[in-house]
Amino acid sequence: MILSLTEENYLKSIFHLSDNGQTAVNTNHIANQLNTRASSVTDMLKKLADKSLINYQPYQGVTLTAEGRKKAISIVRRHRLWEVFLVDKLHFGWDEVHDIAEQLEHVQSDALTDRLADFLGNPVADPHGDLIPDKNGEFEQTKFIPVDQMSTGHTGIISGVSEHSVSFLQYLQKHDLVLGKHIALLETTGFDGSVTLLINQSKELTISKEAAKNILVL
Amino acid sequence: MILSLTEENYLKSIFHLSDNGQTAVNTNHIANQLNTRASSVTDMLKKLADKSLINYQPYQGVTLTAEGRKKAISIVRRHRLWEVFLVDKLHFGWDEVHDIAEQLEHVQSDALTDRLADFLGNPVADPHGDLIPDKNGEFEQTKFIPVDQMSTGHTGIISGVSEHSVSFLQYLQKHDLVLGKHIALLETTGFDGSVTLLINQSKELTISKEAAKNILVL
DNA sequence: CAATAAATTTAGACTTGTCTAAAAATATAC
DNA sequence: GTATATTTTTAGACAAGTCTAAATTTATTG
Ligand SMILES: [Mn+2]
Ligand SMILES: [Mn+2]
Ligand SMILES: [Mn+2]
Ligand SMILES: [Mn+2]
Repeated sequence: MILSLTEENYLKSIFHLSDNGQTAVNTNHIANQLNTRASSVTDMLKKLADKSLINYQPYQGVTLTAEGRKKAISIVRRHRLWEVFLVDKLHFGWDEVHDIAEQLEHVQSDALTDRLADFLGNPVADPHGDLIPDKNGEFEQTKFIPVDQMSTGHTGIISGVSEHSVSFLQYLQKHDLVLGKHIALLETTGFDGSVTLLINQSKELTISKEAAKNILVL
Repeated sequence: MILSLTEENYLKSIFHLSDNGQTAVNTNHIANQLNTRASSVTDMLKKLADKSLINYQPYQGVTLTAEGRKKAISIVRRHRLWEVFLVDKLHFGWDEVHDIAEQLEHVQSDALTDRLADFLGNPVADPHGDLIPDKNGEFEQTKFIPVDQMSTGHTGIISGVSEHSVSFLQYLQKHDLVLGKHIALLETTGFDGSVTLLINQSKELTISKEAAKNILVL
């Protein structure tokens, strides 16, 4: 079944808001994420339910069906593959690629997606450390730890971010907190939760708890 | 001004049907090309005229304005660059790329287009020999000759096709009549206009006048 | 558990792009 | 040059997706 661009965006939104399809998602959350109104969401939920892509009981929120989840994952796969392309091949910055990938993700061609993945070397993560599902929709199993949950003295490799705003990405870039960097947690301030890091065994930097929470290490 | 996917397709259609924007285009021609109805076309022509993208006088056909032509050319540029990407980088066949490029051409980002062009080495022609306008909308000046207009004994390099159907492209592929091949015209049959070619100084092949008309040499 | 608050759905309208059928304009033919 | 055929436009309707405002359901709270 072929989906409209709008239907694809709703499915992707539900997928992300439900933490990969586990929990039920509210109408208002979807409206908020898609910058639309609750009434518009209700209308679309009915359509998606008619197509058996979501489980929808009025007033009870929605979950994805197996079919809906499959569709959502394939959109996520396309989005992240294109982000890799934009950064690795076209040399865009990691803060510049999301909006373009939002458009590219809607190009519907399995042959294109698969060849693109091959061309990029079948990457398992995008430029922000987000995992790229494989052709069968499977994510590699990993356990990222947010920096604010690291213990003093422990070390890790920056492997992802859980906040994707342009301003946050530019902030990280400026302080050299990019994917692949080695960090050691020197100290956590009890007062405000800010943490002091040693980056690549050389540079010290103190960041807020808020920032630490959104940097993921392995 | 940002255009909808549909508006982009109408502009592109008018551009192609008017031989790059020179002559006036009829309502019915557009309807035919876009697989829609004349009445739908009339509606859209009014909208495009309101936006100063076309010159439209009821019953008199349309031409592109300078602005409309600029938009159309930028869509053509994106289409052909993506076709190069699909063939050169993702190894699709020249008969497989058009439909995917029809989708990719609508991704709107000048930065993307320019970086893609750089990545591909700023090609001047797509996999079918169609010229790719540069960033400023200029086409390289060339004078293709259709094979049916070559004189006996003359030679040329296959540089383009003027018919893009999948079946014709596959026919050419099968007989090794692809871009870059050297051909010599051995003989033209007066009877039906079919021509006998020598391909790459080695293989002889007779093709119909219809086929010859759609193969372009330099 | 009754009263209020919050979330969700319904009702009705609007935009974009499309269609069929009918009317109007233009082109062609005798 | 009038009749006929073709092309184009108008009129009215429809589907997708959205919105505001009102009604309804669920949640909270004293
Ligand atoms: Mn993204
Ligand atoms: Mn990403
Ligand atoms: Mn093409
Ligand atoms: Mn082409």
